[in-house]
Amino acid sequence: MENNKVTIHDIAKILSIDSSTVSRALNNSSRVTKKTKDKIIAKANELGYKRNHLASNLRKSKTFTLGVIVPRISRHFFSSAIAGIEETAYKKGYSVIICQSLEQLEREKNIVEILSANRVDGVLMSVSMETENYQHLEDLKKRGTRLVFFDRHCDIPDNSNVLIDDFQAGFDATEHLINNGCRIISHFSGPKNLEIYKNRFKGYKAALQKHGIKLRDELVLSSSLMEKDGVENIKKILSLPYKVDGIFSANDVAAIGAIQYLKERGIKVPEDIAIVGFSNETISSVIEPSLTTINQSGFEIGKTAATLLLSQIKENSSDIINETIILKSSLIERKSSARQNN
Amino acid sequence: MENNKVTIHDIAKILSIDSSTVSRALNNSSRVTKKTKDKIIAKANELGYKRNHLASNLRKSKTFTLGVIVPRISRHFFSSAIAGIEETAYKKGYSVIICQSLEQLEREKNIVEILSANRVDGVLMSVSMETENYQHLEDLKKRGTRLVFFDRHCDIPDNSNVLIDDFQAGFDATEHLINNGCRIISHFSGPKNLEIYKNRFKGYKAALQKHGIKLRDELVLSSSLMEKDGVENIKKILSLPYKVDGIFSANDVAAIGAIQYLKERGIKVPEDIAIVGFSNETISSVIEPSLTTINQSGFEIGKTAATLLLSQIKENSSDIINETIILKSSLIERKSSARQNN
DNA sequence: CTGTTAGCGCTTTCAT
DNA sequence: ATGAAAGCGCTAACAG
Repeated sequence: MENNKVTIHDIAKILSIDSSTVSRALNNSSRVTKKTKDKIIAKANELGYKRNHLASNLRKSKTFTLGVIVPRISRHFFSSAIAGIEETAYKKGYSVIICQSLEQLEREKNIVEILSANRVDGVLMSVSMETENYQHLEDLKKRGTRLVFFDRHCDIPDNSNVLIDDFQAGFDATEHLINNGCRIISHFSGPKNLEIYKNRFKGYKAALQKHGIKLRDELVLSSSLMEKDGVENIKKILSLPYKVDGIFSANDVAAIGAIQYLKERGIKVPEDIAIVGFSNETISSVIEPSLTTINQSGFEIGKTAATLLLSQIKENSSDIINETIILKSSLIERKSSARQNN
Repeated sequence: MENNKVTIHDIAKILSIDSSTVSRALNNSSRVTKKTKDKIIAKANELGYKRNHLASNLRKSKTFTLGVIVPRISRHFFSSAIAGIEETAYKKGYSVIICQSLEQLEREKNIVEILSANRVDGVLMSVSMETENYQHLEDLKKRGTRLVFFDRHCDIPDNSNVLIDDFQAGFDATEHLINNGCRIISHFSGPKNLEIYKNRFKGYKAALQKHGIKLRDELVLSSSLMEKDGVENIKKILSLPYKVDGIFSANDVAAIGAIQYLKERGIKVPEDIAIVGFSNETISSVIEPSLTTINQSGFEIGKTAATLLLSQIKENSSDIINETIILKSSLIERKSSARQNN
């Protein structure tokens, strides 16, 4: 019906008043009589008026939109994080533009440009696996866009971050295995240049050291976050001349690949080999109810990151704000998670 | 450094030319000398000029943005669909704004308004569980916004849809169970007013009928798509005075809940009770490698839906286009999926 | 090929 | 409390 073309000028003309008054009324300004305000609102509804945010945003140079960059939307951790971000943003009247870098630096750079050109009020991101140079992110900040990293951050100063305590998580996971009798413990890591994997590895090392277990380099296997990497890793582990009795997987995808491979061969987790891996609410208990996992709630991280970003946007002080929030991840021990034999 | 404030006028002033020429050059118009074009582009880069899409969009009344509305981002099917949408949109130079209705009609209505106010060029959506009245969607279309439903659609004429063949999927799943010796087959359905669940149920009924099996009402259990519903359902099934030997679950969440419950009690799938459920690439094989599933690729649906929407946007003919694409879902039979005993 | 002019629809001083 | 006027930054006729 109404072809979306109704403007404040149309309303103004019909009512023989000025468009600025209409604008004020529609923004519920106190400087308009209740009477005219009612009249204007009634007419606006009648005509099916819808404010054009584009025009409004241009004028105010504010978009009430946040950009979100993740490596891959369909990975459960990130989709949970996005859900948390969306809910938080929605409550505050913000929309979110979602982009995925697909782990490619070039795409990430391009996305940053697009978001910047769209004048988003802030950006939340988890860097791609390839990101080692941060120039595009520095530029974004210089242009005045607020930037908050979550989960995968950059090791550069003056950033705002929402992270989990990766060192502690790695330490706890490894120590859990040790406490359950494991002595030869492998570590499935992630892309080497990502801070989170560096820190989880450090936690692993520290736990081994604390318990006087020597680190064996051949037990530390990296991955590019594909299930097939997990399969390759577990194959390597099984082919060793000695028996590995525990695995700490720093990423869920590799753990899934490995567990599948083991299941297919009738090798039992955790009886034959114990695995503690990063995981999340939904999947962890489903993959293997007996599995002990390090839980990181994507939703919680997303929510926290969005809250932090929105608070920084609100403050609107032009000086660089940097604040890092570290969330504790918790080791969820499931029944019969202790190894039975050995 | 550059405070994001550089406009085409700044460039024009410095170069002593008109801003319209700058605009043309930056849009790579053929009506500008290569020489001046180069000069302009060089200066633009030097100053760190970034086009303001807001202004450009306002002028062109086109945003190169798609709105996406899903019930819940973190559900794997939807996050895969979003990934497919994002990739397709990105390739064509479109951005996507993601919103979740959280299965609430009120939220859905509000989101439609927001997207409309942001002048998105088109909307892709899967309706919420509560959506029985479609006025807000009719309005959106009337205002000239292209609308494509994917997966969860509305049973109203003149819509564009990308769906899976729900009837066939329900039929195949049920027949698979029958062919594997099941005679007493339960059906876990979803919210009753959603078309997809109606159609899957029809498929179930048809398969039973074809094989001369009587439909028992008490074996048909609906759900609100929560894992706990799956648990409740399986409890009911187990408490029946006779033995149910197969379950066709029309939604993955209920199936997951049920499988977890069974696993905890040492009841084996599919040996003790066979389950065929909707699922997706990643999860299906992980939950239970022996499980046969009906696979619906969210990514594929998202991609197809986005392609359809973008083609409709491009055509730009003002008359209502409606086209329905039905994707086949495939029954993935995994090893040892046939029931062993009974 | 380039400049002039006129907005897109809204908000916001500044008057009155 | 309302109106007049200017302009956010860009694009698109229309001239020349």
